[in-house]
Amino acid sequence: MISVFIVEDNPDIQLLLQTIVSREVEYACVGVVTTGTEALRRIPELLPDVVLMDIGLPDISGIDCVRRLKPLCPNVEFIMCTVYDEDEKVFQSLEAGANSYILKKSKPELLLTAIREVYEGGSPMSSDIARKIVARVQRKDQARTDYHITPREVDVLTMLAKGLTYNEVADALFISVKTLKKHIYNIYEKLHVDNKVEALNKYFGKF
Amino acid sequence: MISVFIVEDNPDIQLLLQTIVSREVEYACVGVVTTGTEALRRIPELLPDVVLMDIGLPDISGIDCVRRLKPLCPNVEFIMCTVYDEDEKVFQSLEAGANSYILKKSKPELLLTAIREVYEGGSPMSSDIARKIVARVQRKDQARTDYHITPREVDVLTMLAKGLTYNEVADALFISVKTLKKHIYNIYEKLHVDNKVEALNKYFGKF
DNA sequence: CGTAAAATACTACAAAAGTAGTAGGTGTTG
DNA sequence: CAACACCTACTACTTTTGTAGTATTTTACG
Repeated sequence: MISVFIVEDNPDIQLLLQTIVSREVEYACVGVVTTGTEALRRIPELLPDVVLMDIGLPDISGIDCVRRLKPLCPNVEFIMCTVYDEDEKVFQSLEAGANSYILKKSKPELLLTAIREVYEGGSPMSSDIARKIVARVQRKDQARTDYHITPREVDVLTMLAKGLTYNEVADALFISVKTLKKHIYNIYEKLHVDNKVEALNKYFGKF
Repeated sequence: MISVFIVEDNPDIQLLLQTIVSREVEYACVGVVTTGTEALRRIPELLPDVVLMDIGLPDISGIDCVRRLKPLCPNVEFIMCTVYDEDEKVFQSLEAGANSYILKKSKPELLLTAIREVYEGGSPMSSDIARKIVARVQRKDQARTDYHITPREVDVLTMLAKGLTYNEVADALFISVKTLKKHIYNIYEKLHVDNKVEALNKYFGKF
C-alpha cells in the first residue's frame, strides 16, 4: 500500500487526482491540501510515501516547498505534477529534490505508474522531459570539443579543476612550474580566457 | 517511415532486433553491422534516422562510436541498447551524444516506442535509468547545503564562479576589495578550503 | 628523414589572490 | 538591552597566478 499526499490548489484537479489515487486498492490518499504552508506543516507529520506537488500554488511555489521539505523528510518521494514544461521549472524541481516530473495532461494510468515507479526508486518522466535533462548533461561535454587542447593540456586542466596549486600540479605531472605556466598560458590563449575559473568554465561545463 | 540502423555483434540479438524493427510498416531496418569500424564507415554514408547501438562491441566500444559519429552526423539519433545498467556507462553514453539508453531485456513494444520517441525529439528511458541521471543533477545541489554560507557570501561565490576577478566582483557588489577579501576569507574558513577552485567545487558541485 | 606540433625549461615582471588580524555599524531576537 | 550574526572596511604582508617572451628537446607523421 502506497500512501499518497496531494498538494493542489485547483479544486477540479484536486478532486480528479484524489479520485484516480483512491480508486485503486494499492494506493491510499492520506491527505490533500491547497497551499504550500499547509503542505509544509502536514507532510512532515504524516510522512507519506509519495507527494504529488503542484508548482503554481497561491502562497509558496511547489518547488520551494520541495526544497524545504526534502531535507526534513528525505524518504518522501516528490512528484511534480504541473502544466509547465519549461526547462527551468524542470531543473529547479529536480535540484530542489523532486524525483519525478509529470505533466497534468498525462493519462490517469500514467500517473499511477509514476507513483509506483517513484516509490520503487525510479524517476518516471515522459521522454521529452527526459530530453531536457539529457541535453543539460550533454551541454557539459560539448564544451570539451574543439579548442585544439593537447593531451598534456588536458592533464593540466584536469588537475587545476581539482583545486591544486601550480606547485602541486607541477609535482604531480613531474614537470617544472615554469613549464606548467607555459602550458597554462597556451591554454588560456586557445580558450580566449585569462584566468583559471574562466578556463575551467569554458572547457568543462559551467558551474 | 523511420530508418533504423543496428550495431550489434551478438547474432541472436541482432536478428531479434532486426525482426522487431522490420515487422512494423513505419520502421525500416536500413543496415546492420557487427563492429564499431563498420558502423563508423556505414552510418555517415547512410544517415539513418535512428541507430540502435550496442556498447560491448568487439573492436571499438559503442560509446566511443557515438562519440565519433555524433559530431559527423548530428541529426542521427543514437539509442544505446545494452545489458549494462551501471551509472558510468549511462553517463558516458549521454556525454558521448546518445539520447536514449535502454536495456536489452526491455520488451519489443518498448523498443519500438523508444525508436519513435527518440525520432520525435524525446529521450526515452526507463524510470530507473532516469533516476541515475536525476541523482547526478541533484548531487550538484546537495553540495550547497549547510555550510552556514550567508546570502552575501552566496553572491560572492556566484560571481567568482563566473570567473570575475576580485576587482570586478567588488565593483559588481558595490563594496571595497578589502571587504570582498574578508568575505572570501570567511567563506574559505567555513568550507575548509584555501583557494577559489576548491571553494567552488565544494559549494557548487564538481567540475 | 625532415618538419611540424607538442612538451619541456627558462627569465623577469605585473597583477591577483590569500593570510591574519582589528574594528565599526546594522539588524534581529531572546 | 545584550548577544549575536552579518556586512562593511581597513592595514600589512606573503604567496600564487598571469603575461610575454625565447629556446631546446621529444614525438608523431607523411
